[in-house]
Amino acid sequence: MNPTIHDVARLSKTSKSTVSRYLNGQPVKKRTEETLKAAIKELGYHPNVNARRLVKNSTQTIGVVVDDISNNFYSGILRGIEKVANLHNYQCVYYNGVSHRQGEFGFLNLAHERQVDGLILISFLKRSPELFEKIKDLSMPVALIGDGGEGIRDHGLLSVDVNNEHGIKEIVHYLNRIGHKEIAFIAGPDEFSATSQRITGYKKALKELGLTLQPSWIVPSDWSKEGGYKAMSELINKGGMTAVIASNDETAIGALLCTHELGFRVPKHFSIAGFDDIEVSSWVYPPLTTVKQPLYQIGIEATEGLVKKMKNKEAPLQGRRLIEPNLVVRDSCMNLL
Amino acid sequence: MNPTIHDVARLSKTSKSTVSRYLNGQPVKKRTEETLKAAIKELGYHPNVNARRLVKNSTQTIGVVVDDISNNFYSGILRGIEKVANLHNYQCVYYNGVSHRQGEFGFLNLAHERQVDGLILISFLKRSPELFEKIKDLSMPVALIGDGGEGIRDHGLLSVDVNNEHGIKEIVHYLNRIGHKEIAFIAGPDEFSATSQRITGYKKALKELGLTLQPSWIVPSDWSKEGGYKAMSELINKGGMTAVIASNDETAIGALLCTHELGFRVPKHFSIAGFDDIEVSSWVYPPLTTVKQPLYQIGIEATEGLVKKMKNKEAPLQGRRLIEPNLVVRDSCMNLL
DNA sequence: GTGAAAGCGCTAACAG
DNA sequence: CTGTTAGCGCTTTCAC
Repeated sequence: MNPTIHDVARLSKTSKSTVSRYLNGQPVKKRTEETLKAAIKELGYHPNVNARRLVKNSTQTIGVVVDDISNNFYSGILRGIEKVANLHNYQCVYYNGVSHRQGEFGFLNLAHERQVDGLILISFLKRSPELFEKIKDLSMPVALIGDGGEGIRDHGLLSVDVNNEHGIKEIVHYLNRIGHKEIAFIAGPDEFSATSQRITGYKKALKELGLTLQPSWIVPSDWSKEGGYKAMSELINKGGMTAVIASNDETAIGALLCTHELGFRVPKHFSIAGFDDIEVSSWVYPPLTTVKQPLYQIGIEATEGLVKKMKNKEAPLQGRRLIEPNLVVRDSCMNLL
Repeated sequence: MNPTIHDVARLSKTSKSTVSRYLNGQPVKKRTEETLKAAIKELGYHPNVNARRLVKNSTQTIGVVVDDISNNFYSGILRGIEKVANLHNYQCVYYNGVSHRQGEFGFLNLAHERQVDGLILISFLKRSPELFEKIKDLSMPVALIGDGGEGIRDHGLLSVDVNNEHGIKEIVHYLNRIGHKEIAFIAGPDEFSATSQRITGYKKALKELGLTLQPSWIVPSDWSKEGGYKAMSELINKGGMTAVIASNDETAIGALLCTHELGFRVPKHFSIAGFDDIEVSSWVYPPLTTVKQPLYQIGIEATEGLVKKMKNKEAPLQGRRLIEPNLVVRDSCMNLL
């Protein structure tokens, strides 16, 4: 059996409360402290966190729920989350959304069973109204990363995402600045909330620049390399554009491949840009011009908001924060001027 | 305040013990069961897991410690772990080894504080003797994935890894089968236990095939794309080989790039093979011939061993399991025959 | 089958 | 500053 606080008290000839106080950083007499320290060391004592959690009714833990924990894309977000969590002495437990037997809403048990004090839900898929219903019953702070549930009427949650619309606008403007006027767009799948936001950005930017919108130049795709390949070959068939923006890097890389295989060169015959700035984007040939997701910053902001809420039940701090992404210029777009 | 088991008992006019028994699947009268079910629903009751953990002195949780949770490479391993864990009704909590303030051994607190019932440590870096000392004091089952602590005398732990030696041997034999006799090798960094194992595989395979070992054809590198680039340019300077095996895919991709930039073609002028089979290996041109890490299987086996130990304190089940990787033939090696 | 009672290891008043 | 006491919410004997 493991030593308990009681054993420490006995060995050091004090009481449980004194030990507890010492453990929690409250003042004890210098002399007591030394005895305590010695006893703890001798016994190899470690507090039982389950007992503490029970009595304090708090866990100092943040539950981080992701669809797929090993999805490399989340990497930066998780780093941001851990950074802030650790700073405030919170522990993170990661919960693999999909893989659980309890189904889509299995993560709710983390909250119901009081394993965590707050929740960060990461998903770029459009969230269902049911989800918001369930969260409402939770009586526990929740922060959303990715889709914030637009279209669902005010849910009073903190939500953080990249400014998709603005990100695409930046590329369009950049392309225009280097002389492009015929710009096509490969869109993403409908299940992601970013898809419509990025399309909107594309359309608005064209309008801002006085370029005409060619509806057939917006081709839907699925954010996969294969999808990008297919979309690009369609676009090349249609012809007429000097640049194409893929709404994510993986698609852009597929488009790159297609272009090369059809005997064209990038950026000579077509300029291609992406969105996300995933690692391989700098590996491909030519290195991809893209928009860098502010992943780390997203993690930071969501967690700061959450922590504030957990510490201070008053602070509302709800609302949507959009973080600005940055244009990363590499070699896949040609200067036409 | 959240409803407790006591509230359920009162509402259903039974006792705490009966509620507890029902919750734990022990037999109760049909009639009681219905009342209970109704009361639980009405109150929105959920058991407090912290109380349960305290009294049972067990958490039904596996702690999974990784250097970097967002390292894509671990993806398959984690899937394997979750699969088996869920199957046996264990929950997983992931612990980000490095990022924690408590330092290298911070994960020990997971065990000491009884947050978990068992631990899976994932790391391909050579483990330190101190680590094994600390683990020994843990009185809790531990499984190792990756480095098993060779050279450290018997530690009685279960450890699972890929058969690195055999994996490289397979490539060498394959290359030889398609006519290669002059095969160079780009080695990995010393900190990884796989490095020496893969070098050994290379040397042994050459010997088995009666090929002469050219020491200058083993060039050290660092498992990065840039490192692979550099190593390949050295090798090309030396000249004479028809094939080069990079000891991981990232290095191989760097080598590919270098070869192309120097005006050579793969596999025409040089055949190049890798190890790991990371996602991008099939994206590059030409698609890379490599050895596929049996990641999922590694996760499965480690977790099965751990679960067995957690359920049955007797079962020793220690020892080292090496899982065989599979050769993946794509287009980066030329048939010389 | 069910209820009463004890106790898991800890914290938090409350006196002193 | 320190000890006493009373729980936190649950499981688990032990009677009945």
